[in-house]
Amino acid sequence: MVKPNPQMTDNEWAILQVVWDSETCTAPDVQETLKSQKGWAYTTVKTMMDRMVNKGLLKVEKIRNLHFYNAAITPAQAKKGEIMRTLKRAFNESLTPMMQFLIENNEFSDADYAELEQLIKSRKSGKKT
Amino acid sequence: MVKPNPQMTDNEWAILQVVWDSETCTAPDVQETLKSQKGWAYTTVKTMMDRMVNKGLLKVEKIRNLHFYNAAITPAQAKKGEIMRTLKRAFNESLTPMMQFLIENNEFSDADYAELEQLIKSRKSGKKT
DNA sequence: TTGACATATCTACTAATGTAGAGTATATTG
DNA sequence: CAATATACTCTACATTAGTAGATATGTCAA
Repeated sequence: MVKPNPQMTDNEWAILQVVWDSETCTAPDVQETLKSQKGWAYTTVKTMMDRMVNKGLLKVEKIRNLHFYNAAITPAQAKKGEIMRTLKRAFNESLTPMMQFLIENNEFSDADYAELEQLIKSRKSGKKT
Repeated sequence: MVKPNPQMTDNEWAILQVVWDSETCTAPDVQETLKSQKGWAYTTVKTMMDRMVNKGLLKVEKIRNLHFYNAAITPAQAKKGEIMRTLKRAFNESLTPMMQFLIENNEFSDADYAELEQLIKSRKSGKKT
């Protein structure tokens, strides 16, 4: 499995994150939200958001002179895209090699393992096909 | 764990892959190797490789008029960097949420699970701390 | 030594991304 | 309505990545 690949930048991720959090928001909203974290000027945010509309990452709806933005992709799609890129680049497109790498390089802590085993145990339930 | 982050492009990955495969190679070598796959002109490859030297992805050594390149990062570092990016962007910087996402979205096939369980079982051996 | 060939240097142009000022339109409110 | 605040539009400049032609230079064989 694993498919999508909207290929985006760190900044686009930051903006999408805000938009997902407050579905339907304006550029000023986003700028305000990210002000302390990013310190971007309003026009910077607006420019990026408009470019993201072109790239199909956001959708915009104009009401009077206001522009309301919504995410055009779901968080799940975006996450999948990220994982997909990593798999494609570094792990021959499949999950097992990545898991192997993580385990062999001791990236999982004991706590991680505990949770992982838990997760594996409680799967199956939602299996389709 | 998980740390490095050499942030690179798909093309840089492609080149690194070749360099890893034949440690110490020249730009013409790389161009030749990727010819069918990428169809890049020699100068394109050379330009990219030189830029990669600046970015600290490759190292170069001049002998007479020849330039020999070597990877400046290991495959493991690069892989870690990829995973790190994904975690940082989409999973709050930690592995468990990513695992959860993968499991909940049925990204693992039954075969993957089998291997995964196998891998988990055979770990412990190399655990440190 | 002189080509022919291999390799490297320089320069350049496009697209995308990062960043934002200046100016304009619109809305709000005294 | 006039002032003020708000939001949007246009334009622009820097950097990086993608791509490569033209040119120079080093090397080796005849």
